[in-house]
Amino acid sequence: MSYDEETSRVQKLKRLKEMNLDPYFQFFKPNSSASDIKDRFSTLSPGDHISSVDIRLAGRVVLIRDFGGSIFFHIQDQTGKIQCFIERKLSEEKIKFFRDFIDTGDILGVRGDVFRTKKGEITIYVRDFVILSKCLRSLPEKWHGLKDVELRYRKRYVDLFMNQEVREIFHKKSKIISHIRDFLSKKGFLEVETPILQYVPSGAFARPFKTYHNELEMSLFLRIAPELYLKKLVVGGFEKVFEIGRNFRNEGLSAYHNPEFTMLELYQAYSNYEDLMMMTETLMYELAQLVNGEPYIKDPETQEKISVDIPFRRVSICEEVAKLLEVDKEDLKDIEILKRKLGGKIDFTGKDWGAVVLEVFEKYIASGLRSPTFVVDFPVSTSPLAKRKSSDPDYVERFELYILGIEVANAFSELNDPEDQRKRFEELMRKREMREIFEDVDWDFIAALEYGMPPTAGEGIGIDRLTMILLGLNSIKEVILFPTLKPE
RNA sequence: GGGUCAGUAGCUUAGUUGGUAGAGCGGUGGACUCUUAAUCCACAGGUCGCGGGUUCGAAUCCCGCCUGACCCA
Repeated sequence: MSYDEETSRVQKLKRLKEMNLDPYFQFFKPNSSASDIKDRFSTLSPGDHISSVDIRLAGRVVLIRDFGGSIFFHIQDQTGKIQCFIERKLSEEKIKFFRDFIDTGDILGVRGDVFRTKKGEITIYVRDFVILSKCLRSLPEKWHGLKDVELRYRKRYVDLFMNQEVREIFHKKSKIISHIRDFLSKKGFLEVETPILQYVPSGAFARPFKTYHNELEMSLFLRIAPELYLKKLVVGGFEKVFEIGRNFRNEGLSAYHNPEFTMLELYQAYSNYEDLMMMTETLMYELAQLVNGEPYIKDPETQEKISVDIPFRRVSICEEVAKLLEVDKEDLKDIEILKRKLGGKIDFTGKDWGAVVLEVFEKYIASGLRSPTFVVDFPVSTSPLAKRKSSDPDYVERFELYILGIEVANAFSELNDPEDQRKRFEELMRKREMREIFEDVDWDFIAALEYGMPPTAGEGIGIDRLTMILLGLNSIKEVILFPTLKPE
């Protein structure tokens, strides 16, 4: 900001205070909004003036056009912008006061009535106004707005009041979350909250954030997933539970990764992953309909429209990988064959065949799955909390949903055999890397399973990614109000 | 972690053989009573991301760093 503009605005504030009109001590109760007024007076003809109403509207001044004897200005509130008009004919004093003290960016309360201009715009005829907050900084350009991506994220509040389409993104994100809540409550799900501070991180493979509790003199971890706690609730008798909350993963940032992100996790007893696939399809279809008005989403890379019509395609991860490597599906279990086929393309250290198959899938196949696709049949070693397939115990009943090449959901029939679960935990703890990251596992979860968990299916859906995909945006930062950035 | 690109006034930006940094919006002062990115006149506003180097001279060339975007791992 130029020094001149700053001092000019600060001077105005100082003079207001001297006149006993300190904006920070003014109060004003609006009785209307920009969109209300436009709706209510939509039938006015150009030139018509309704003076029998007492409109009170408050918001930010976003544009001023000064004609000397009259001034047009625009006020923006939560519902949009509306034009206001003040003229000398009404009061020489008021128009002078406006000219002397009002800048774009100020928060104003206006009182008056309504007319439609000769050119046809519904306008508030301002009879009085009060300054409710002074804007001491100069605003971005009125035409181009705030475009600089970094500035938009760092000064999100400016981004929000300058860019309507950004406000819309967050309105839609809120609608998406509300719809999910509705959708699940109607099905009898109970919304719950489980610990974010956990003794041991669990429920996913990810590096955790570690913190410390002073009184208890112990380390705690910010959760990487709520999974085990939610399943303990199923043991407790809540047959359908879900949680929408923040997870924290201490890993790299990318267009699809923010260190903290919002996750929906749901668990449904007496169900399996097939049931969840059907439920997920329906939910996705409804959400696209809700935010886009049609069962389509837009691919931000190609601008192509992509249908979310039911049913979604299903592919088997092992069949896809076997096809890619030109081997028989059974050969995938032979790490020597994998090594021969993949020579050099993948680092095999510390990996079993399952981990390799998963990596091949993620590296070479996943990004090509643009239309909604359920990927099924994960190797058991990659899914330590999932139930084995009865037809082939080397695989589990699990799916991931890919849309636009991005993983949106991950679900499985939950492993409820405490003995198998214990073995898989022990297997994990044998891996040095796992011990280093997780330190231990939640053995109480085994105890819970020993009390008996009904057959249950569970799913996690990344709400930020989901929003990004539904709205055709190319970065998760666009759907997180304050994305993680390094300080300037 | 590696690579590519970007950072110039409050904002949006121009700036190539290296030669005093230019505009629009916004601001200040003035004119103007129906504008729609209002218009017209005048003026002010710059550590060219930061730090080094090369050079008579650097926004521009070189090195390092910071921040961001994209790609790769």
